Formats: sequence, C-alpha cells, structure tokens
Amino acid sequence: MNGVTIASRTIGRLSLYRRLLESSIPGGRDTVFSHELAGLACVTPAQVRRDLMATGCSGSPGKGYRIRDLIEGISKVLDDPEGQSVALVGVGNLGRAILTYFSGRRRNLRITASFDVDPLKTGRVINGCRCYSMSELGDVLERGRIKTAILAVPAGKAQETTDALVAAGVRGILNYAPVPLRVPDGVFLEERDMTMSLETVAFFARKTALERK
Amino acid sequence: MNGVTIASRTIGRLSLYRRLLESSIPGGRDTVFSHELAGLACVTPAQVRRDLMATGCSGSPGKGYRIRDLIEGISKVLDDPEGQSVALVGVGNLGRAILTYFSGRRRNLRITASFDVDPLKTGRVINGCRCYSMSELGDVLERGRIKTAILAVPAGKAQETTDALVAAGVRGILNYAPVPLRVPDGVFLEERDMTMSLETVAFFARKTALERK
DNA sequence: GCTTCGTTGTGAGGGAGTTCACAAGGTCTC
DNA sequence: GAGACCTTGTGAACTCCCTCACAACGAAGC
Repeated sequence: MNGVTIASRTIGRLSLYRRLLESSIPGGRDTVFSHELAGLACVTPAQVRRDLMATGCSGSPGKGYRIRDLIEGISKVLDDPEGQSVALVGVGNLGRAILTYFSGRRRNLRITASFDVDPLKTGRVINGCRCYSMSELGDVLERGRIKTAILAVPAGKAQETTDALVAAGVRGILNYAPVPLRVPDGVFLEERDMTMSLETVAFFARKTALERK
Repeated sequence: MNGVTIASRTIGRLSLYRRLLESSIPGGRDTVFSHELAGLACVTPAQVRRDLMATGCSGSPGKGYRIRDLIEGISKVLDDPEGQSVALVGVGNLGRAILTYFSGRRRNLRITASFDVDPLKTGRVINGCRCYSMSELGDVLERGRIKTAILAVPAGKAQETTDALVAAGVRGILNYAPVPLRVPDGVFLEERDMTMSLETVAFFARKTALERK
C-alpha cells in the first residue's frame, strides 16, 4: 500500500463512490456490481473497477463487491485515522456556502477553523465553525496541526494569504479565489476558478448549439 | 477557424489570459512575452504559445505578442458577438456568491435570470438579478434563448432540475450540486463537486506531509 | 460434472493534453 | 553587416488517464 501512487482523479471518484454507497444503494443490498456503481457515478464500469483496484478491495465474479468492504477500503485510503482538520479562509457568501455544505457531513474530515478580516465576523461562531481574525492564522493552524485549507478570499488577498498558509504548515489548498496561486513544491493545489469554468461552459454551449443546426 | 476543435482546458486558460491581460499588465505596456503571461497564469511558456495558436494570434520573435491583438483574438473565440445570457438555478449562499462574483464583470456574458423554490426570493431582484420561481423556468429560458446554466441546488433536486434545463434548450451546465448529472449527448457538462475537491486536497495534503519526513 | 452466463481483474492499446527541443526569425550591439 | 541573443511556432516525444478486450472465475441450471 505504501509507495503506490494514486491518481488525483481516482481519489476524487473514490470519494464519490463512498458517498453513493452510503446514500444511494437501497437498504438490504449487500453487494454491488461495477456497472451499478458506474451508473450512479456516471462513469464506465471499467473505470470503477480500475479505481477500486487502488483500494485493495476485490469483488467476486458473478457476485460483485461487498458494500461494507468497499466503504471500509475506500475509507482506509481517504481518511486519516486520527481525523483531519481543515481551515477555511474567507467567510463571505462562498465561505458560508462551503461551511453549510460540510457541517456535520463527515466526522473524519471537518472544517474546524475559519478566518476573516471582518471584525463583525471574527470571534463568533458561524455555521458551527469558530471564526478567527487573520492575525491568528499562524497560531491556530499550527496548534491544530491543520494541513488543509480552503481559500475563498478576494483575488487581491489570495497570494499573500496563500503564503501565510504555507508558512503555517499547510500542504494542500483548495482555491476558489479567481487568480492562479503560486505555491512551493510539496504543496498540493487545486484551482477552482469559477470564471474559467463558466466561460468554458458558455463556449461549448454555444458551440454545440451551432453544431445542431 | 470553423471546424477546428479547441480543448476545453485551453478555453479555460484563454479566459484566464484575457483577464490577466486586462488587469495585471502594467499600463503603458504594449506587448507581452509568452513567459510573462505564463508567469502570471502559473503555466509554462510553451503552454501559453500552444493555447494562443488556437486564437490565430501570432507574435513576433524578439518582440512578443501585441496585447490588444491578444485580447481581441481571445474575445473572438470566447465571446458571442450578440452577447450570451446565463441562468442560475438555486439562490442559496452559493448562488448569491456566484451572482456577486459575476455581476457587472463582463458585458458579453451575464447572468440574466435566477430561479429558486423559496417564495421569499422569487419575484425579487437579488444582487442585480431577477429571481423567478421554478415554474417559470421553461418560459424564461426559452424567451431569453438561454443556452447556459449554473446549477447550485441541493443534491435531491439536481437531476430533475437538469432535465428541465435541457428540455428548455440549455446546452451547457456548470454543476455545483454534489451529485453527478446525467445529460444527453450534445449537452456540455462541467462538474464542480466540492466534496470531491476537498477530499482530494485533504488526501494529498496528508500524503505530501508524510513524504516530507 | 459440464455448459452457459455474467462479472471481475488487468495487460495492452489508445487518445488527449503537455512539454521538449529546435529551426526560423526578429533585435541589438559593435 | 556580422554575430550574439532572445523569442516564436510547431513537429515529435512523452505522460497520464481511460477504455478495450479477454482470460479467469464463480454461480446456476441441467
């Protein structure tokens, strides 16, 4: 298990499979086939089987995969046995949406601290999460051994915030700010720029609409 | 220009390049080099040059690319000359974040209609965008010839909303709901599942933190 | 037990996107 | 104008994923 690298797309889909297994399989069912999970996840059955290889789980031909085994196997890959804390920086509309969405969802991966510049927000608990001032960022992250952060600040503050996060020991950043971030080697970065996404969708919506004619 | 297909990643980066050219180049500058744009966008210079090939723009060795040409060339690819309207479905925290973020940003691509089930929201103008009830969805989309939609509704409503959007003529969907969507051929779909993103980042944050030891 | 059917696990192949690397072509200096 | 330097444009190589296709296997029926 050590030394094997897993593609980041695979990790994302494993997370999805687990959610689907926990929520979308009719109760009483004990096993699933790869084509069933594939249908729920909107991917091919071969993709599901490949992804599941990374967990070490195996199914039986003709019978499928045991659901309990899958959930356990995926969790062994995705979860930190000691639990993992996440910090959110920027508690605007987007930040609150993220907090609402994740609150109480999974005990093992939780947003345990948020940060904002607005004094009306700092010191309070917002959507079940304590909001600290930016000046406390380093301390709180180091004390909580927080290695993962979500960035939802305005473009102008994104890079300096990132630098502070990295200095405080963060090793993975999910960036919703509309600017590309520069991070040192060894820090994992996922960019989620909404403008890029929307313009891409708009382009292809227009293009496929034209093709139809 | 017709018939040439452009990769969706390239479209996203072109959108980014244009924003950077419009906002991050010191005034007075007339040209840029690929390595400068690459630095701003956090990609390689070769990537920039490849992407720009898709616009038909060309630079001069030793002098770089004329900024005006680039902005114009990229706009010719990305923009609909008649302007393009976008619909937002789901005006919760995330929906409002999206509205705030895009309001007045680009005249050519605008969110012109939003939809929600909450009667407290429908009929009102929220962040500069009229909010309609879900029952008006088909009418408004067809009257406005809206081909692009952003989905920010709860998981349970996502697929049925999608079906309604597609029936109303939508050809591109940006999905922030935490479930995979099933769409017919000819509809472009971009999935932006926050849980998948966060679990992926958390996994690699943990992994690279371990590798460091 | 033998055959049929349906599913898993995976080597091999394929395809898309990115990077390499270099020829071609400006610019600047002397 | 010759040489040094820097940048563009792009064929080719590479890399990463995904899909194909099929051997291996278990179950069920006869």
